Amino acid sequence: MTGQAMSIGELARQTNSNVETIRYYERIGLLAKPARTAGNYRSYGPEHLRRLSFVRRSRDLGFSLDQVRALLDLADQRDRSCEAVDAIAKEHLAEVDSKIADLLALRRELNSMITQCGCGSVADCRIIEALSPRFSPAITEERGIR
Amino acid sequence: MTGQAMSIGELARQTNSNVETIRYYERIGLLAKPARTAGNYRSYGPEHLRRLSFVRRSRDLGFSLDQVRALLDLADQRDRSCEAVDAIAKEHLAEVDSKIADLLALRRELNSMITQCGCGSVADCRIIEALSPRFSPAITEERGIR
DNA sequence: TATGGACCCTGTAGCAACTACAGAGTCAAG
DNA sequence: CTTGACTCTGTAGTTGCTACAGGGTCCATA
Repeated sequence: MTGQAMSIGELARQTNSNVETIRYYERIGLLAKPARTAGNYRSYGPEHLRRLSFVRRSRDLGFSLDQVRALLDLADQRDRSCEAVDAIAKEHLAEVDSKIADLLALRRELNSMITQCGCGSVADCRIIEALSPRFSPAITEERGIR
Repeated sequence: MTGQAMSIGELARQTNSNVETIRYYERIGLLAKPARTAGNYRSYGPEHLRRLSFVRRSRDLGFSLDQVRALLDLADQRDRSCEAVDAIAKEHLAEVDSKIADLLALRRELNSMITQCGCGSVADCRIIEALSPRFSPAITEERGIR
């Protein structure tokens, strides 16, 4: 059951993460060090499960580990205003929005490259051409500094 | 046909890259080792400029270094069919499309979290709630939150 | 009791694609 | 001759893991 102590493998299964990742989170101080058994195995309780699930969910939503750290801290201060939480989420949303915009612009360029490719020889390939720098002949010849 | 020789700094300026990156590309075999001056400075010609520009443009379009390497190889085989080029570009387009889809889904989730936040106390914060795991109430209650 | 296999431990190195030094040498202007 | 901008090599850091190597532990079965 969930109330019992768990091994790291069990915790990994429950949170859909992998064992190395959990140890990594512990090493960087994102998860508290758990108790150890007589055989030096890590022993996790429900609080660890809760915390790791929070981390996983946040990661799935694309928050960086630093943002997750901040969110975890804030989640513990139950009586504070959640403005700071809101700020982190909004910051992240802005990042996501800008990535989407970048990717859409990229997609347009890629797509136009691809649709122009008649798939003849490389010499006439519109994709290679689109990637190649276009120096005017004059410049190529005469340019150069120093 | 050879313009003037350039220093690494000059090449960096012309290609809008930075000096360390150029040395890095050389180290991993993406750019050919240039000639050296008497003082052991790297000395680049127009062909390097052309090649590095191609790399930068490809990178700007989101191709991985491995993809860039493949594109460079293909670009050199002028008489081959450009099917392979097309394949790389299409593969990349598919990656971009799937990233866009992921980010849009993410955006929806983030946005719905944020719009629900009334910015009261952390205890009532919908964002924290949305990030928190939903185990059966018994557990949450029994353990409480610190 | 021995043994096999699944699990766990620590520590280190690797991935992408750079970036950031440290500590040294080079070069041209004033 | 000095100053300051530039360059050199080599190494280590970044993010967020993942993958060993070389051991130890646990437990069911023969």
